[in-house]
Amino acid sequence: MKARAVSRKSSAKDSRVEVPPMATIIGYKLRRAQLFVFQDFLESFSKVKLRPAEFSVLAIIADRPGLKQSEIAESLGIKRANFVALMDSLERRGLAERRKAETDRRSHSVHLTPEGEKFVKKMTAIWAEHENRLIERLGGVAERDRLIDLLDRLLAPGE
Amino acid sequence: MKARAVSRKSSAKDSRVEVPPMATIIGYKLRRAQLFVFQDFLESFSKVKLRPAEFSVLAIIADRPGLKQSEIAESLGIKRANFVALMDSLERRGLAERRKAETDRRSHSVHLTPEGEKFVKKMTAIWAEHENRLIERLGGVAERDRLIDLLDRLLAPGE
DNA sequence: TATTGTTATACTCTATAACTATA
DNA sequence: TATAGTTATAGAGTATAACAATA
Repeated sequence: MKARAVSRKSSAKDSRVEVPPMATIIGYKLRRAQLFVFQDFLESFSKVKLRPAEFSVLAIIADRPGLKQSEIAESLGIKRANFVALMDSLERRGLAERRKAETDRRSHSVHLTPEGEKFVKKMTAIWAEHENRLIERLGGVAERDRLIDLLDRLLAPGE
Repeated sequence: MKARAVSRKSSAKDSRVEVPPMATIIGYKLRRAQLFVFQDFLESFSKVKLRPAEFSVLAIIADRPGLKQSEIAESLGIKRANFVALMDSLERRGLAERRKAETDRRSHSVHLTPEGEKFVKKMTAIWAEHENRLIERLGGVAERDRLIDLLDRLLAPGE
């Protein structure tokens, strides 16, 4: 693709320096949208005191119990050093637990506690309300799918 | 709209707790995409040592010279207290300057220096390369426009 | 020798309260 | 009394280096 995707037409109105309008800058709009969505998430989950990172960890554990700490951290793009405090917090709240892996006793496999399973059900219900609110703003599930598809194009080839 | 946008069909494969797949969660995908884009931005601008927030401030000043500090901060979603260090840095580098406003001497109107104008031209060229790289990933300008439109729907009604 | 989890640490971003100078 | 800019500070989030236990 050789065509100039970003044009620099002059408005010919004054002597100002030509700059891209913030409203059309991908990174800027992405950041603003992400902050908005996280804000809605935080308000939705304030009653159960759950942050986005904690939500994602619980969701992974629920879906694939037994994964090692470092596997969960890497799949979420979290440094394993920073994962420790996150995991400590979930364990202190009695939602998840570390178990020494039998095959490789250096590593910890991570599981939900029974209380954690109950919590995940409640959490999933709260999330559904939050997500449906976003889907409504987008104009429906089809638009949500289009958005996810476009974001995946940015992220591809690697997750 | 009353239809359930987020379904909870069971996979009927095992006894795991039902959770949303991370790959389809709007907030999660938004965050990953934003981090990726900022990463590309930081690499593109590493040679001129410019961060996304600094870029956005310079772009605003270039487009609308004379705005007050607090007006710029608010339009970018930055707290005015946090804007001070940002502005200090641009001023120390000789790219922008504060001028005591004549009408209201509490406020500072912000302008580019001559060197700042030269810098903005260079910065805009680097940005265009970066942005074109993203547009190519998305599949063209039309896809970029669709993405911006969807992100605006999330952000609407307020910016 | 390499890897997993861990600690310690530093740097950026963000949020709040309180000060100053002007209005 | 209220507002613009400022300072100080505290909390997240994130990045790196180094250590102990285990492989």
